[in-house]
Amino acid sequence: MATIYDIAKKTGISKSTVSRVVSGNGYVSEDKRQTILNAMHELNYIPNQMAKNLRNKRTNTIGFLVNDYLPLVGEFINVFTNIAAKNNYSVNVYFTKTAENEINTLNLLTIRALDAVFILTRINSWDLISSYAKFGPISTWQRVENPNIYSNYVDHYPIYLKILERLDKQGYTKIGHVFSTIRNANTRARVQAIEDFSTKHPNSDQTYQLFYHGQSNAGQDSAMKWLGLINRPQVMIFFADYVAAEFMTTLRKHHVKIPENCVVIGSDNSEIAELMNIPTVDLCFRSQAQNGFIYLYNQLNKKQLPFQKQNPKWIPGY
Amino acid sequence: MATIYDIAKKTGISKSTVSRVVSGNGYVSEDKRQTILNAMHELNYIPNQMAKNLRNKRTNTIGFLVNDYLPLVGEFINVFTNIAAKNNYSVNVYFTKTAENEINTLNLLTIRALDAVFILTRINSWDLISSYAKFGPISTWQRVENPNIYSNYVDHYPIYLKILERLDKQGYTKIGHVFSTIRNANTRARVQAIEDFSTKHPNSDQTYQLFYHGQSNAGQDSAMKWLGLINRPQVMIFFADYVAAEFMTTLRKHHVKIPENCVVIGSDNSEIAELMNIPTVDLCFRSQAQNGFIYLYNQLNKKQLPFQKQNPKWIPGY
DNA sequence: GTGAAAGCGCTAACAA
DNA sequence: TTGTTAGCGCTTTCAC
Repeated sequence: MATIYDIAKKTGISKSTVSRVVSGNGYVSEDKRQTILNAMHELNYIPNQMAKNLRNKRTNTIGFLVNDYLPLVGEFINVFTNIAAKNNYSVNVYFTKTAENEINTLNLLTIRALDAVFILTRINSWDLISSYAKFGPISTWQRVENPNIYSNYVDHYPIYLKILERLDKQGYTKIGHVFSTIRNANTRARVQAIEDFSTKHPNSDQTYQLFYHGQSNAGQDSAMKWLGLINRPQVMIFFADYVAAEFMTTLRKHHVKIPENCVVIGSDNSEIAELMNIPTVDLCFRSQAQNGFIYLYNQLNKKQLPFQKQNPKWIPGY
Repeated sequence: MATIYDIAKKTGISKSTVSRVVSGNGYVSEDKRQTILNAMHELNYIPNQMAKNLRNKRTNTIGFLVNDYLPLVGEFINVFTNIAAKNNYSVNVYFTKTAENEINTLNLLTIRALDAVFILTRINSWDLISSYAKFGPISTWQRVENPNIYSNYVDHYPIYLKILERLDKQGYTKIGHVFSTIRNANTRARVQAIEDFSTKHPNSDQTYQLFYHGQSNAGQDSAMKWLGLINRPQVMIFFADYVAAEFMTTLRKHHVKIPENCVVIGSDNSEIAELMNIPTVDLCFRSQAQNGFIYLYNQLNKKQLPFQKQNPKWIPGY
């Protein structure tokens, strides 16, 4: 493996000048540049990234933290790594199953193995996590109020209100809701939207509400519960497409017709909704992924990338 | 940021001894170890990974290459990064959309930014790719005959034959097949299985066969084709669960009952098959991901990890 | 415009 | 068991 030193020796030019042409910094006369370029070619020279990292004190690598796998995660990683690659960053993916694991991964910031970190889902408190921001920028798509963490969230309140208005116009009066944990700020926004809607529309029944922390089989569980009801909601709205998908499949197994007997609505506009033709709402996770990266990039570099606009919108299915 | 030098200065012990306790290599007397440990704690010392990398000529990072996103990719990354993390490796995910991009990513081996590479899907020829094996081990789950690339493939021939026998016993005589590209060795194995089955069972009709390269909407396309047939196959077998899922959803939109009017069978045993209750076959991608990592690990380290056993099996659905 | 030299933080061969 | 020493490959003052 040829080094900068080898090509300096071969050409009789100093290491520093060679470095200048390799890194593109500083002035080098045209003829020297050419001889160096030729030598680089001949010796098959490739700069050593580790040496650069040590010298430059940056790895051009961003950590992507998520604590568990869900179908949406893959799609998110796809968008995130793509914009990162375009801007010359690598992304390391970590599934941080435990709180301890999450901290170990955040520690990669302190040992300078990671320049920055994006958090899709987390276990530890935002307060604890934010204490790592002094070692490198941190961003997330979640709704967090913390001065040290950039949060590119989409407010679920207005969009949820719109869904309810829309269903009301279509004549649906009994709606069921399946939420993620109330610890989540957007769950609270949704609950607030329902409350406000209900005061305006006292005839509408929005009281059937389910909450799930561990999301492993929320869809199946809520389906079994729905089947057990005497007075079943006509519409069920879910906090995620894949939960809606599981719900739908379980009902179908029990010969319930979708959407005739129960309208199923997801959230995310993910691949599964498309694959199963589930009406859903685009909460812009794709641009959230991009903006999450853009913030980190802007913190790390002088050059500033512009943020993406986000317009949540309804996606009809069936 | 404290360095090894700072703690040497503080304790009056040499850098090398400090290094010994930090890295855990070599003998250090118990009392010195304690004073060093204390100083490390006081100064909040954290070893610099970049310096280690440069010194050790390894990054403990593995590249995960895939040229496009599919639902299975996320699940695969999940398994792969988990076993990697357990063994102290990070994984960088790259979506290499173009041939050029793929080569640029393989070049990360040459600049020592990556210790090894796993290839899920690829664009360039295996011959070209294998030329990078001299810079670091390469493994894949695909079926490749190349001395420089470890291939942890599962032979689709016997399992496909079994599916056909099973369907035959159940009385199905007209089967349709949707394949990936014939460039894929396992597609050829499947075709061979059909051929051999057909000679044994001349009454069975296996002639309806579709091939797709770009897999973007193979499911929808094959569904439209199926709907247009006069003499429709009773069973359709797909090369991937998500293609089966798309096929199924499209037929349902056209009021075809599944499985009454058409039995749909996937391959992979992925999340989507579970979510939609599609009968499928477990081709062990999870252990393939693990074995793919294990090979790379074993090449990179003296310590050898044992490979996982693989038993493809039928997963009933509906 | 160019080169000498120092050093990023760590490890390991060698000597003591 | 410990310390000295020589780098890993690159970048960047600083002096010429």
